[in-house]
Amino acid sequence: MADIGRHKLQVKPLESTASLKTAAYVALKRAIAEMDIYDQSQEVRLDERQLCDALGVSRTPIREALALLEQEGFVRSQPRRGIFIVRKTRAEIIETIVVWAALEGMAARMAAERASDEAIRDIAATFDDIPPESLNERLDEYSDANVRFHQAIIRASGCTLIGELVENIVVHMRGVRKVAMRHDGRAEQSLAEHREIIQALQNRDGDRAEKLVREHNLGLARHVEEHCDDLD
Amino acid sequence: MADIGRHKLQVKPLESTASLKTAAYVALKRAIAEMDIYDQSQEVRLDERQLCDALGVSRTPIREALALLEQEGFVRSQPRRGIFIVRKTRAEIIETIVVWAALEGMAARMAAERASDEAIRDIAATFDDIPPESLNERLDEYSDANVRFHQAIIRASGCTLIGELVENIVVHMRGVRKVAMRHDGRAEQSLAEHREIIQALQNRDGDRAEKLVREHNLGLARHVEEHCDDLD
DNA sequence: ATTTCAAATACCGTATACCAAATACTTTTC
DNA sequence: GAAAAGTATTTGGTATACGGTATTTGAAAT
Repeated sequence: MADIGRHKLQVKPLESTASLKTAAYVALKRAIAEMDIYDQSQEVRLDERQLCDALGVSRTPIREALALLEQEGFVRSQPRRGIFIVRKTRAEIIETIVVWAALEGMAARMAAERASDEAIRDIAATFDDIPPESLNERLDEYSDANVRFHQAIIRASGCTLIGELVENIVVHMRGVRKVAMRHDGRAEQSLAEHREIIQALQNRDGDRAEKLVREHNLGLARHVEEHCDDLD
Repeated sequence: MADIGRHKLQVKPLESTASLKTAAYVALKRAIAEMDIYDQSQEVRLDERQLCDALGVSRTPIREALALLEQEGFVRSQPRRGIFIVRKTRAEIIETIVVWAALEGMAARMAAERASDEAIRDIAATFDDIPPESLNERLDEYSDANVRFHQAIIRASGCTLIGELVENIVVHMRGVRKVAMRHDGRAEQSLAEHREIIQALQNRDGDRAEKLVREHNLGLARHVEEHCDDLD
């Protein structure tokens, strides 16, 4: 049946249309992640019916997607007021970073104790392309390497659950990090700390790797606490 | 209008009718939490319409509640098969405990470093009612104290986000802990470890408190890994 | 008796209609 | 003219209807 005469059956790529719900979910999440919320002056309000028109679907899948996003903390629905993109308060941001530090610290410990030498090498290689002297001219590039570095540690830990949890946190913190990295000297200090972390991982020193990663992230929390009075 | 003649306006208790969605959500979550999933031999299937009849609402709020529960990992929806209560595999349980250890360890560190003496006293007082000699006769009572102890640490940390995250984990782990605690000697060892944790908190030794709490929870993970081959 | 195919049924995803509540605007009265 | 009340519009919550697909069951043929 799959082969009649010379004609091969061309299997269509299937389009992988998971469902309108998930399609709406990823579309909205992308939109929220890409918009720098903390640059906006006032709260962003989402209109259900407007989104329906924009995405060409009915309210049901939109509402399901919004419910998911609300539980993940990206939007907040006020009964008869509307649905708003949440801007975390400074206190909430700090708590989020604390959780992040705890999870990534644990991941670093596990990576030091259990990851393959190969995985450790991958982590160390993340910054090979970035010469330290041209750091401040290539902040975007460094920022990407930064993200890859942290992802590599979590991957090396072998704990996929930590990966899932941190993924959402990173999306939340995107805007915050971007602001923080521009402040003076943070990029250099960040790079130096990364070097230490790599050292600890190569030495298979779980205690030290955990401590360094934790302090590295808590440093961001402290930075936000001191320098970001404008938030909220 | 609120006071006509002798008649005072009787303000109704308001019924706290949040919404059918959330009502269905808490009802289902309660039901899931109370049923010991790991004792059941086969998977538990949920029927949407049946739930509609049982709760007396339409499919919409039920579906919204189920969507939330699915994202929290309590149920899993298979396209045309039905909705099943998830039984985590052993690997998933261990990953969950690892995350738990990371979060609660961080909470212990923060409690040691920043909590009031009052809060520390509250933590220490959790086990005052439990005489160590009658431990095994009063396992249920001890189990409750156990939960309060861990909650108290997190409360003392002042990080509400950790509290929210751990809350869900605890619900997931309810059944697992119940099984583990019955194994020989775990209750005694657990109590001894709690004493050490209290010591560290009173000494304001964040490093040690974190380490002890982490190891305490990872001990449960190791226990599950070794002794619970029956789970999946 | 077993296997295969078709029809029917069950169920999920989606759309839509309806309702209640809240806000905004207009009208009326003082 | 201002304030209050009522009405209208907006919007989210809930119910329900519809369509498509998968699963199951029954019948027929080998």
